[in-house]
Amino acid sequence: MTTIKDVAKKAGVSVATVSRFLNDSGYVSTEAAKAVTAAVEELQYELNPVARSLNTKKSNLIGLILPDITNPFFPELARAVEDVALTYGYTVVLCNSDEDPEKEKNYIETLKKKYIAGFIVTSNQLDAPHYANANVPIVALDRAINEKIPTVSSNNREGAVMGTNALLERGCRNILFLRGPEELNPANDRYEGFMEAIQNSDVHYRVVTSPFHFADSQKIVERALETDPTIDGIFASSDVSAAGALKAASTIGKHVPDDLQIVGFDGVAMGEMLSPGLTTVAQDVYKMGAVATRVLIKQIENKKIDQSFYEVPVKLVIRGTTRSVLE
Amino acid sequence: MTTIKDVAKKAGVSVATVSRFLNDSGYVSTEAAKAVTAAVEELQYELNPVARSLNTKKSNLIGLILPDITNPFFPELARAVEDVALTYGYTVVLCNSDEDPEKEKNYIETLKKKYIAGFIVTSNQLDAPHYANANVPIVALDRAINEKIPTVSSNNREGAVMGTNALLERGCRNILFLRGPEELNPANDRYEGFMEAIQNSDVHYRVVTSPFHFADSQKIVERALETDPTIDGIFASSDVSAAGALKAASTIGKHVPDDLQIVGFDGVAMGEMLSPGLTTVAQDVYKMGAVATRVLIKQIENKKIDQSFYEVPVKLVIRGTTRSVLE
DNA sequence: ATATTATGTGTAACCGGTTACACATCAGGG
DNA sequence: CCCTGATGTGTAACCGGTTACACATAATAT
Repeated sequence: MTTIKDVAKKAGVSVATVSRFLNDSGYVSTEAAKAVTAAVEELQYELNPVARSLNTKKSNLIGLILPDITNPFFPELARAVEDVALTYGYTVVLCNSDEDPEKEKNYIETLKKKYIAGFIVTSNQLDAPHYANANVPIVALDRAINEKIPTVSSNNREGAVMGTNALLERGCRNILFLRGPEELNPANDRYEGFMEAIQNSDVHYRVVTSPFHFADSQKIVERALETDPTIDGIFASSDVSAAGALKAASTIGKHVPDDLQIVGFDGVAMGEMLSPGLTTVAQDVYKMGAVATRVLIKQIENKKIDQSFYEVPVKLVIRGTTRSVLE
Repeated sequence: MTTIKDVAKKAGVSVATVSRFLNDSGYVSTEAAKAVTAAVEELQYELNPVARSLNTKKSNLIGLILPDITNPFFPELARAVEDVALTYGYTVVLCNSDEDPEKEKNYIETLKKKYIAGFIVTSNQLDAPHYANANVPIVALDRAINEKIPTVSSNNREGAVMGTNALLERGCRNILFLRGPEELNPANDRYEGFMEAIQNSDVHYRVVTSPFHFADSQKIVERALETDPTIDGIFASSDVSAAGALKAASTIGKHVPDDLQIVGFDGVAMGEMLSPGLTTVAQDVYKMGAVATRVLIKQIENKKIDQSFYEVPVKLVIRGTTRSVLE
């Protein structure tokens, strides 16, 4: 392996000059620059990032902390983070936290020892001391941490308004809202959006809490549908729940979208594969990941961040679980 | 930050002794050990992995190279890799290659500079020189690389036999096999398994190549179903294709499973959410990832590897796209 | 009793970079 | 012409560990 010393020798200068040239720090004469360039080329020299890290106390690692990559929401996010990171020369470390504060803490400590450049975090524990005192750039995804930590999320409230209106415009008179877990900020924002839209109408509605879990949602919806057969619209605050609702409709024998219309939230790929295709409020998950990564890198590189809250717009995707709009 | 020197001073020994004690290399007296333990405890000393890496030329990073984490097959794999890696004290770097040899090469080179401990790779380019000459432990996933590189994969052939027999036992007389891309080993193994099983029967069949892509598969199946309305069974060599087939059936107006039975391959979570639920040959993806990681770590730690080819069994999961078995 | 070997420890070189500091040269200002 | 600041470069310390080597002592072998 060729080292900076080899380069210095070949170029006839000192290692300091080589280092200065490579890092564009301090003065280097045109002559010296040329000699170093030639030597680097000839020796195929590549800087050793570990040695550099050791004294700069910096690295180009980015930690991506999320509950579970297996959850259909996260792969696309991870993909975006990795793509953007790559363009900027950063490498992504994957951390599945299972929402466990201890695990999160561990990842943070372990990676800080490696001089990690920063973290992108999806967590509910964002006010935990290991974040507040992490002393390393952090960007929160999807769920706000605290004021000091920039956050990227979808416009959940507005999305929920759009989703609700979609059902309203299509003639639903009795809407079931499947709200997500109360400890999740996005779920709460969606709930607010739903309430805002529904209360501006004269339509009957009911709210039931349901985890973002297929089989559980299915059961909950089956029960609701049996209890109240007049339900003609379901707004689920996640696609997985919506898929559960769709399945429930099919087992109960309700025809979608004729007897019952369903709107989901998330826009995961699976929605398209269902029959009928799932109408949903799609988040631009890729964009969220990309924005978060750019914001993080800005922070890392000490550039000013213009805002501390980034909202990515959502989009209503109409597919087969809803009918055409009433005139 | 407390360093090994601080510990040495506090314990009244030299840094060499501290290092020896911490690494369990060389002789250390009970007395010295005690003193060091106490000092470590008191100073909350934690070894700096970067400094260590610099002279051992080793790290505890594992690179996970896969085509695209967004592909529903991979998140669970990644999860398994990360879980096992964590238990052994390794950290996982995520690399999306898009099957691009240049990107793969880049990841390998970039990470080798960081003294990465090893790679887990899913790729078709496994015979490329950057793998053969990587000079770093590698385990191939799902697709064989070359003889020197241990491989973990599902028993694709046998799975295909199981899937085909499932259709046969349920009375199909005209089966459409959606075979995957010819450049994929697993797809070829599944094809072989299908051929083996179908040729032992007197059932009519047809083979059509279809990418592992939802919309494309849907179109291909729609066309096939229109061309030959007597098709009463489809075996798709991926769940995504099977989902496309199911959708095609629904647009064409074929009732599943009464008019048409469908079996997929993979066992991704989405299969359960479809209506009817997808009967499929499920791979134990988590297990594949876990095995691969353990094999890799064995290699890294210079332990003997007993085999160079690990096959993880598959399982037939019967759901709603198939009928009950004929007596 | 002496030769070996095992046990135990410290010094200092080394991993491959970065950077503080000292020093030299040169141009422009007063 | 001298002073000052900008330009340019090298030496050596440093980042925080590991480890070869030298050396000392205790235990065992001969």
